[in-house]
Parts: sequence; C-alpha cells; structure tokens
Amino acid sequence: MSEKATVVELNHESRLQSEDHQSIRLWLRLLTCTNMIEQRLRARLREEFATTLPRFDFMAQLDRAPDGLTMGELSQRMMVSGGNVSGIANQLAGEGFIDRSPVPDNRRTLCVTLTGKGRKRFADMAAAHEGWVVEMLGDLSQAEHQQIMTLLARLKDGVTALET
Amino acid sequence: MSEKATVVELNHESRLQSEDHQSIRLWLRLLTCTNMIEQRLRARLREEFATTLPRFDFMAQLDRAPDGLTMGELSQRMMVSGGNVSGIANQLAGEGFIDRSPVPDNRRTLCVTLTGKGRKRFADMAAAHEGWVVEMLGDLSQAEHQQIMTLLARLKDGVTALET
DNA sequence: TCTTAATACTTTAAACGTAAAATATTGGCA
DNA sequence: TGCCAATATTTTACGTTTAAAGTATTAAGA
Repeated sequence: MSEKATVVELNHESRLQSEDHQSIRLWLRLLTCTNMIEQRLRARLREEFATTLPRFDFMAQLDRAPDGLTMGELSQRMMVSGGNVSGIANQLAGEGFIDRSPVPDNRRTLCVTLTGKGRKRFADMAAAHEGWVVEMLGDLSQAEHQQIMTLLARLKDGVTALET
Repeated sequence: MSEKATVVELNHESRLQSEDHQSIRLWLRLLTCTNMIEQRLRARLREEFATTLPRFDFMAQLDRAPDGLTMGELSQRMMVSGGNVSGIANQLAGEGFIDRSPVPDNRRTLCVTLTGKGRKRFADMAAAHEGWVVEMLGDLSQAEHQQIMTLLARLKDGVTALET
C-alpha cells in the first residue's frame, strides 16, 4: 500500500531490511540485474524472432559445437533438466532447426546438430542478440568489465566449491 | 559430442565463441552465477520448508511492508507478471499465511498482508535462507563485496536508463 | 451525463521446468 | 555367459510463468 512521494525503483531489493546481511544485499542485487536483462531479452526475442530464451540458448550451444552435442551435454550446459531439453528439442526438430542422429557406437545417445536452416536462423538471432546485450552492458568501461568478470568468477568458484 | 580429457565446467558460458563480444561474456557469467545460486536456494527451500522461491519472495516483500502491499506492487517488486502473483497469493491465502482485504476507496485493489502465522513462518525461513546465502557468498572479502555491489549498481543503472 | 480510456486484478492457454518413473543400452564382474 | 548396476534418454504428472484476453472499477473529457 505504501504511498511514495519520490520515485524509487521497485524490485527484489525492495524487500531489504536495514539490518540485513551484506550477502543478502549482494544476492538480491545480482538477482535484480539478471532478471532485468533476461526480461528484456525475452521480450525482444519474442517480438522480433517469435522465439524464446531457452530455444535461443539451445541453438547457441549447438552453434558453438559444430560436431553436435548429446542431449545430456545440452542439459548440463543449459543448466536445466533432461526432460526439459527433450521437449525443446522436439519443438526445434519440428521446425526443422535441428537434427537428431543416432551415434554408431552407443545406441543410447543422440547427437544433436543444427541444420543449415537452423544455423542460418541462429546467425540472424545472434547478431541481434549481441546488439541488445551490448546496448545494455556497453556503457561499462573496459576496466569495469574486467573487474566485474573477475569478481563474478570468484563468486562462482565460491559457490561451486560448496559441492552440494 | 565433444570429448574432453580435462574436466571443465559446463554451463551457459560453454556457448561462448572466441570472437564473442565482451558484453556477451559478462552477461553469460552473470546468468550462470544467478542460476547456480537460485537452484541451490530452490532445492533447500523445497527440502527444508516444502516451499518455493517465489513464495518465499512473496512473503519477504510483505514482511518488509507491515502495512501491506497491493497485488500490483507485489508484481512490480517481485518482477513477475500479475497473473503469477494471483496464483501465488491463492496458495498462500489457502495455507493461511496471508490475508487479502479490500481497500475502501478503491474497489479494484486488494491489500495483502502477512497473517501472524505467516509472519512467524517467514521468520524461520528467513533465518535459514540468510545462512545459505552467506554460505555461498561469504568467502568474498568485505572489499570484494563492496566492489561488486558498486559495479552491479552501475550495470543496473545502465540497463534501467534504456527506458524500454 | 455518457462515453471512452486507464487501472487493478483474474483467468486462460501455451511454453517452461522439475522430479520421478519408465525404457533401452552398455559395462563390469562373478 | 548371465546378472546387475550405471548411463542416456524419454515419458509422465504436476507446478510455474508468461502474454494476452477478460472482468470490474475508476477517472476524465465532451
């Protein structure tokens, strides 16, 4: 109900209490930044390419790996469950953007690759996507870029090290 | 299909090309960090409190605002759609954690508050939650904390300024 | 007043996401 | 060889999330 005379940004950090721990503040700021960027990218992909972020991510992983990836590798790299990857793969295969071919020496695995059509489609989207991201992050200086990359790497290692 | 002799982390950054723009690298690292933390928090909330991150977030926003919030304010602060907030509110109301009361001078709006039960429940969860976050982020030094907060603030402002 | 637009919220349909069970295949080992 | 555990994937059931459409209420202008 809060009535505000001044304009303040409302987001995850709105829930902060004055006595909250510094780590909570950092976590909420991280979450806010990621959400903001994610939402803009999602909207743009929908408006301009009629697709979604997970589908774009799927194709990006494949574009990076010309020899193809297994479903399991895709699941790991996209950080989502295997079942989820199956569903997205069905869509993209239905639209003719990917191929799933059996692997001779292991009949459990499938090798997923971009089709020519998929590769072309992804190239268009990737160019636009890069522009959007640069637009959002581009006004950080070279030095700031470097600093934040380093700090996030530290953060990532700290979380990874927890081993659960 | 990539076969690796060495162990590498596989995540969003796996999709990077050597020629990719620095901003893309930063975005993917941000995404990876946030996802890692989010997944751990989600799992813990499920295991130890049988709840979800959005529900926890919903209650956190209310705990921060003793006079209550409207559905719209909750939507804004949680950075999710209005429909989503409606669904979560139905659940929490069903479990007796929140109240929704009409506002006299505007019959379109609802004022949402934590019940006593909800406030107590949230206190328990918040204490555990803070411990988890500190565990994940706590090994950053005071100085690093400060640096990354400042840099993320810059990043956030840059994105916000785009006005779309 | 009457109409129209804006606001606040809910509902709906489709995509996303997970966990767990099911299926199929492989590898190891007695 | 035969059995059993591990691996790779799909299926199933269910919950989450979004965008868009729908409902109700309020505000504002002719």
